[in-house]
Parts: sequence; structure tokens; C-alpha cells
Amino acid sequence: MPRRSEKQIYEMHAQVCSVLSNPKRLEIINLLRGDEQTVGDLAEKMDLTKANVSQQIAILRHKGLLLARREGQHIYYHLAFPKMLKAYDLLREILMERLSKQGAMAQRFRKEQP
Amino acid sequence: MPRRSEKQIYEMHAQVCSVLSNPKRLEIINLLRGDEQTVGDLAEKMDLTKANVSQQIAILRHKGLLLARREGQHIYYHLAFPKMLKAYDLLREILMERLSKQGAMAQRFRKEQP
DNA sequence: TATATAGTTGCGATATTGCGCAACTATACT
DNA sequence: AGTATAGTTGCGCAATATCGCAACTATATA
Repeated sequence: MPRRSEKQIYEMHAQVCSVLSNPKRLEIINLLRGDEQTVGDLAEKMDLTKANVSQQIAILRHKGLLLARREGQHIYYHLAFPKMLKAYDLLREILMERLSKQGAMAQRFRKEQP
Repeated sequence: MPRRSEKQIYEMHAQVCSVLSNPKRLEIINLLRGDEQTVGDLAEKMDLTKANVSQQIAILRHKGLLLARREGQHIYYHLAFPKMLKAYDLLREILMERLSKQGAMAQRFRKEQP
């Protein structure tokens, strides 16, 4: 018998997904695919304010998806679980397949829908 | 040059993740892993009202993750992209690894945190 | 037509999220 | 100490999500 109930696992799983349910956080994860980066690096590449990037980073970090390394003035962030990129890529792959197969369905992913 | 901008892809990707960012919807997906099921089946297994299950199903269906098949009184639902289970399993695997390695971090996934 | 069963939808209260803005802390350098 | 650069945090408002409840639609069967 499991120490943790299934319901709790679903809850944790959902929380990980909710961290991933924001386009800016996904872009950050994608930008951290290779090297570690600073808030400033990310802010520039994403064309966002540092405050906003820092807020998103804080969420990723507090939820344990990102790790930090300080070096002087700079704080370099990197992915805590690079394996997560596999899930990221898989989902994106499904997305692209779907877009190419069923163009009409793309409508469903615009801002709103009937 | 891509027809769709990167930002749009991140946006769509985030929307898929936001569909997955609810424990009840994750449980539904997991229960649909094998056979197709009716709202009633799911409601019973999950110990929820049919109305609530139906609402979650509606979200999954409208976002294109579920497909329906009517048979008399019953509507059977099944996964539109079984491949999505790979992403589901991968994420869950990461979750379980993390729980076993760093028990303390589990705290971060409880309801609230400092 | 009437009744039962299966499922859906709208409403409303409550909770959560996103994000700009301004103020704040931390490190480095002169 | 003073200044610059890097990053963080709190606040407030608008937008969105959750979910119970009740009313609704759809199919089947007597």
C-alpha cells in the first residue's frame, strides 16, 4: 500500500503542470535547455522586464524546477531536472502533429472559443 | 521562416499544460488510459458528481484532448492522443524520483508554502 | 406520452493567476 | 561611504479557474 494517496500524487502532478501552464515559463525552460542563464540574459532574449522574468523564475525555483548558482553579481539558473525536457518536447511534438494534421483545431487554442 | 511565431507556440503549449494542471483532469486522463469510459463510470471511480466530471470532460474535449462516441444513452470518451500518456508518465516519473530523493522538497507541493 | 437514466449547462461565490509598477536587497567597484 | 548593476518583493487590479447547485437536453423504454 502506498504511503502517499493517489489523490495526493494527482495533486502534485497537477501543480507541476500548472507551473508549466504559462508561455513565459515555458520559454524560460526552453532557453535553459543548453546553458545556464541569468535573469538579465532571459529578460533580454524574451523582451521582458527583469522584474517579470524574476517573478516567473521565482515560481519555477520555489516549485523546485530550477536551481541557482551565484557568481558575484550574477545568479545563474539552470534546470533541476533536464529529463523534464523530454516531457516538454513530447508535448510540443504532439502539438505540432496536431497542428499539421488538423489545422482547424488550431482555433481551439486561440485566446477564446465558443 | 515559420508560419506561426514561437510566441504562439509557447502560448498553445501553455494551454495544453493548463488543461493538465488540474488533479481531476489528470485522473480522468489516467482512467482513460485503457478503455473508453462514460461520465458515469468516471464519476463513480473518482467519487465525484456527474456534473463535476462532465465539466472537466468538457474542458478536455473542447481543448481537443478527448474524443467522444455516442452509443444509445451512453457517451464513451477516449483519449485523442494516447501518445500524451508518454508525457504524462514521464512527468510522473520525475515526480516520483524527486519524492524519493528529496523528501523535504515534497513540502513545496503541498497546498501552500512560505 | 410519460418516466427513467445519462449527461450538459448556466449561475454565483470564492479562490487563484498574471503582471505592471515602485521600492527594496545584494554584490561589486571606486 | 557612495554609486552602479543585478535581481527580488509587495501591492493592487483585472482576468481566469473551481465547484456546488439547480435546471436543462437527449436517448431509451414502457
